[in-house]
Amino acid sequence: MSTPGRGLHGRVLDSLGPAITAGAYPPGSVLRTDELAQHFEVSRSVMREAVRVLESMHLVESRRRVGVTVRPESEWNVYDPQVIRWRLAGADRPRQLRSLTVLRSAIEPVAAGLAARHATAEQCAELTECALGMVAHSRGHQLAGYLVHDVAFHRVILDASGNEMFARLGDVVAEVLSGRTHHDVMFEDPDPAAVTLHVQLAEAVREGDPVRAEQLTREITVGALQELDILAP
Amino acid sequence: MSTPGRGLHGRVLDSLGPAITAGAYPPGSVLRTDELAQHFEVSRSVMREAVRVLESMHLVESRRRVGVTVRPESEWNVYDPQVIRWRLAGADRPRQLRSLTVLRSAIEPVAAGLAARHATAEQCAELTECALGMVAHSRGHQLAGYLVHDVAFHRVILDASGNEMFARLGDVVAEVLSGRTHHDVMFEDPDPAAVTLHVQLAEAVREGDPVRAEQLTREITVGALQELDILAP
DNA sequence: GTGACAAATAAGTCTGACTTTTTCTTCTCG
DNA sequence: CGAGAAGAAAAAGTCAGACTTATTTGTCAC
Repeated sequence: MSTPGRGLHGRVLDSLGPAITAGAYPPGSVLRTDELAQHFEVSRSVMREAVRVLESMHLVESRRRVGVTVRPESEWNVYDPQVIRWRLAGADRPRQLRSLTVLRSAIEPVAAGLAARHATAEQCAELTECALGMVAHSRGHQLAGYLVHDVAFHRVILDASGNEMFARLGDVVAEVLSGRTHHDVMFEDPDPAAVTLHVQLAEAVREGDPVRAEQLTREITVGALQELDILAP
Repeated sequence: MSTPGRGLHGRVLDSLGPAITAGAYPPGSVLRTDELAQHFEVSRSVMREAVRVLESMHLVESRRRVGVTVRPESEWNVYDPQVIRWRLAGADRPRQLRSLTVLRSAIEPVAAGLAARHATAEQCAELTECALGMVAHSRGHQLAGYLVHDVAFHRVILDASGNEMFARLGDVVAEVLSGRTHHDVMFEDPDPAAVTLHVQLAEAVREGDPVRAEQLTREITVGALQELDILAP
């Protein structure tokens, strides 16, 4: 799914990135490039490349005579897929999953509305196929197969919205859905109501009914929020 | 606002990044690190660091024996603030502004609803102050002053939502709002109706009325969409 | 205390040599 | 003539060392 350890600098990142995002170095901590290079047993050039990447993610800031200082969490590029992965792999994974699910609940209904307007015939067909796949795997502990179709379904919706910002959230949604299946909630078969909603959503998009598509997606995302106990009292 | 040219590699990025995002090198184009280094008159080490950053943004991919190949637009990290700036500075700025405004229209209503639940007293005060500032600068060609308060207003809403993914979109919103003021639409005083909506929204948040806050924000964002002729027929 | 000057420090830069991976070419053998 | 193996070539990757530069800190005179 991701791209682990492309080259030496990549391996350094795979180690240092998660450490920083996990809070191993509190904000304001100062690292020295040379020490890091020694610690990871790589040359300074490799270490510098890694630091540059962390810097471009706003995880650290490199200043002369000072060193490489860790930035506060509030400045991180939390939309960077790599940062998202690192954080999801860390200790406060549940908090990440909540943030991202709230994000989904804002984006997906609007995306579905747009999809109902702009989806091509081919995309409608894919959508129906995914929904059927979900139905087919909705009973009898076929969670893996269900997940595949669920992820594909939401990807198609986001793509069909015609908005590239929405489309690029496909990976995030995939991460959230698969995270939910593998680690957290969902030990048994998926909620039949959710399955039905997906089938109906495919219908609404196919029929070009934006209002219904948006409403159905809201119901789907409300379900996702409830699973994580994110709820209005 | 941004961080221009931090070091030599930064200056290379400021030149190469916009070129790539502007489509100067079509997807699949192959660049050579050495040639780039020569062209920009920097050492290979500096050039390599720049390439690493572009790689982390998924703008290019570096492979042995092949070179640095430009990735298709669909793979770029379009949420990276730097990439957003580069693209907004380019030729298809209008298209970017539309994408981002649609994104706003999805995010901000939900954020406002959450803000109505979670805003602190201090945030409520800030919000009211911003709204008053908008009113004060709403007539007599005081667009600059209006913009400052408008941006601050939306930042507070996003922050007060308590969701970090929303909060981190503050810069994007600022970019969109200031772009609209400086370059595109808005040559005269802002729409009085929009000003009123902001005042009412501050009220709704202060009174802890999520439904009204969300609805008012939808009306605000509908206005923003209409300005850019993004409309459902 | 304030301002200027000097020293220390760590990032930044450059260069050159070497390694490794991947691709292309070519040669051989069935 | 085609397939597969051996070899060559190309470009990124890695490393080590010397040097530069900006920034901070400390010191000294005023």
